[in-house]
Amino acid sequence: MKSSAEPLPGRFSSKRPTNSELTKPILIFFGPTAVGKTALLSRFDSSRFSVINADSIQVYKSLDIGSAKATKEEQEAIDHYLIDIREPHEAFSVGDFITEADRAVKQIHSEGKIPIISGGTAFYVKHFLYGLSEAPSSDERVRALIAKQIEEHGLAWAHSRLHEVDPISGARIHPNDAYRIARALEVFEQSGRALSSFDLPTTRRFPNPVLIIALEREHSELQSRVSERIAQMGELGLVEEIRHLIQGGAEASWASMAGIGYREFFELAESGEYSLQRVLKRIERNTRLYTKRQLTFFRSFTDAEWFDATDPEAVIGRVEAFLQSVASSAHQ
RNA sequence: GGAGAGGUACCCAAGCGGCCAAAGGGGGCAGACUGUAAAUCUGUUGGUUAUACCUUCGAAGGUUCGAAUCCUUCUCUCUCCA
Repeated sequence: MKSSAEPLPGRFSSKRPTNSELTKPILIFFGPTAVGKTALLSRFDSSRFSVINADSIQVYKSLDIGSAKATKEEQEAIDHYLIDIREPHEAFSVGDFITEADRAVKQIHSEGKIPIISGGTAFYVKHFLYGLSEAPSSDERVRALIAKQIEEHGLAWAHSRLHEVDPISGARIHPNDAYRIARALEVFEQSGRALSSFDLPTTRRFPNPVLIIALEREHSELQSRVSERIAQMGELGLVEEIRHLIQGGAEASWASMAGIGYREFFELAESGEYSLQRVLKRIERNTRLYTKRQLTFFRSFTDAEWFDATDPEAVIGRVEAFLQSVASSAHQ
């Protein structure tokens, strides 16, 4: 667990940008599940580019099939960072992502290559770009305490308490949103300050030129690709994978086990309705709903450029043009 | 062939004379997103010239001031017995 005293990750933007930072571009590829990111990445030359995974589940070891991780071969074709960097029982947060991604970006740039941050976790991408507020990071102990209080007194009580200590968050956070109510109370508990008193940064944390490519695909086509992918998971041995994880002590409460493709096993086992067919069906549904949320979140990224995933040439062309302009403006 | 249960909006399902364009859930669509985000949460969901009107609860007819709700016939589905 990180303590709140630790310096904030990636706060190196207050200095004036150096010329070298301005010539070190960062690419971001965002796309919903199954849009075709992996296929697109295979078109990029490993001598010039490396990939940084921006997917909250693929950071975990042993979660390969359910998270639709790039295969061994795909990972060998081009360097991948931030894959398999945590054990399944460990926590991983946006803050961790920023720290790790910063390190990877630095490493890739030092090799004279260009980092491609690629993934579907919009929350990570957003905070990689803009950074986090200075609110304290989560503390397991405090979180458990708040959870216990909510269990005892009810959610309505928690929300009205939030209203007292932080009226702005109280108004902003819906009374049913247990997750956010808990976090806001947790911040108050730890810092004595309202969550809403911590400003969210609105400018980029770094001066490097960034190209944000958002990938989409015709709706029905994306849906059928999702179906296909889930069916494949069954064939590839998703059941074996989850069995190993459970034998290794995996519990539903682990962050990694909240991932689609894993949580469904726990849910259905608990309700006594388990069958592989049911699990796969539910995974498929949850994935579909997830792609919807991903797209919605990413639509709020006003500086993203949208491309159809069926046209990799267009993306490649745009990337080359972007790199060209970075290189030429550096010479001025 | 006999007995019974039932057909409700995209799906499941409640309603069983007026407060019903019809609960609830799912899905669809739209949205939010301040350190677990593949998480969590919200709105909306018959049509329109929209505080009103039109069409809708298997079909047709009937009773009633008034029907998804009662009656008759038809039709389809399911279960059990032959």
